[in-house]
Amino acid sequence: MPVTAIPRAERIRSNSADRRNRAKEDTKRAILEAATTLFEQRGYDGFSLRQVAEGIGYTATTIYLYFKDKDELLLAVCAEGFAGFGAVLETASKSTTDPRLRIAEIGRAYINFGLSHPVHYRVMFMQTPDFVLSAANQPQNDASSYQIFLEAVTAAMRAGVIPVADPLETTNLLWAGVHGLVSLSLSSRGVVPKWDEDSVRRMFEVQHDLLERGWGRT
Amino acid sequence: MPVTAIPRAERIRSNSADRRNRAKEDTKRAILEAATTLFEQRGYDGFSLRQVAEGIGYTATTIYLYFKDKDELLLAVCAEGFAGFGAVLETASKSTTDPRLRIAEIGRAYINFGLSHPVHYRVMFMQTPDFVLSAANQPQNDASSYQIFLEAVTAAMRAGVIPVADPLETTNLLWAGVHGLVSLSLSSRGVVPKWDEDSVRRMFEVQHDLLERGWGRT
DNA sequence: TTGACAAGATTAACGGTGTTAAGTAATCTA
DNA sequence: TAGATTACTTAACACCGTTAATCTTGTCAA
Repeated sequence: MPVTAIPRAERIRSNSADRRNRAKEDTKRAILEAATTLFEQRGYDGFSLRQVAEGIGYTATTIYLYFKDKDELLLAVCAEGFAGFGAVLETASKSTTDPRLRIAEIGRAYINFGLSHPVHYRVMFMQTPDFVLSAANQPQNDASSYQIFLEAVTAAMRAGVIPVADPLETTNLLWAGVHGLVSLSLSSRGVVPKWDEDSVRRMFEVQHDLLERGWGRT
Repeated sequence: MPVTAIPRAERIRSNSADRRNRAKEDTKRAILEAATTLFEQRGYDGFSLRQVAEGIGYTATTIYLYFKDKDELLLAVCAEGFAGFGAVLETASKSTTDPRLRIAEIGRAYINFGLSHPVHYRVMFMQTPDFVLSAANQPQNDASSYQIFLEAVTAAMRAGVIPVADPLETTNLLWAGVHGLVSLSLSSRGVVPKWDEDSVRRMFEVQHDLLERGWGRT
């Protein structure tokens, strides 16, 4: 009885199991990509399971083998877009060690992301409450981006460049500032004047400058 | 031939025409009220023509005799809510002659309206771009509330209490400030800390104070 | 090699949506 | 009283998300 006797059968079985798992992940991947494409093109409303499925030659019901329901699929799509969001904010946060400058950089990064990913941004922060909630409850998603904001604020407080106050409320205030600009721009662009990208960026600089002046100059 | 000869037939016809017109406006009114009720209770998503119709003993298709489509009905519902919005802002605007104080009062009124009419606010400023657009194109609706904002800003500039700049951009900036607070509160209340009503009001005061300090003290 | 089994995908169906077209019944006009 | 107009309904279409039952196919043990 050779030493390879036992592994033989096991290896075969394990290989085939692997192959099947890989195949399964592949189609899941395919669904996710088709969903992302459709979502980015047609937006939240024109996004249907039947169309996602048709885009990759499946039936709508097949999706239920890989995702619990429509929301979970949409959430997976957003999670991808959100990974990018967190990364962008973190990069901005690490781009400088100056606490004051860091806040400005995070704000600029936030604005940039929102303006260049309007569809994702809409669903994340504007559509239904459930999505912010679900996203926040998933690790490494929005929670982390809020965390980046929060850490920058507390660091700035420690450094004495912004007044000491409730860090959560100060973070929310900053968040509201950039979110107001981005979301109104997405809603009003083209129908209310001065909501184009350039204006928004300009307004952010003004807003940030006002805040810094309000906090007190060096 | 009495002098009333001619009016006789005309009066009957005119009366019956009047009655019909009145009846027609009544049912339109009824539809609108049923729609408003349903909309406020079930929100944007749980709002269907069939349910609106059933609520007043009609068929869904009847609604099409009074409104072009679902959007137009929803817009009419919002227009009602918006009349209140404009009125509230105008009252706030007229509550003082001090340009500086006026801006603060308008901001507070804005926050109050948003927090106490979450469903309307959502559709107006957060849901689909088309609604802000359509609403803005209707007279006496949102256009006027933006106008109130704008006039307060220009007045403040003339009075020298805020720096002279592009009035539209300055208005947008103020708008973004309050909208950021309101919309994030509506989206995040209960899932992210410090977004309850009291916190929002407190944050607005801080925000406004920061802006005033940034603009420069008297 | 064959037969059982399990997994992936499909078809059929349910109840819901907005919307259009055709039909009905009552009311007004002549 | 005959005809037109008006208010409304019924029937239908094309979607939607979702579930249950069915088919197909590849894998595994005997």
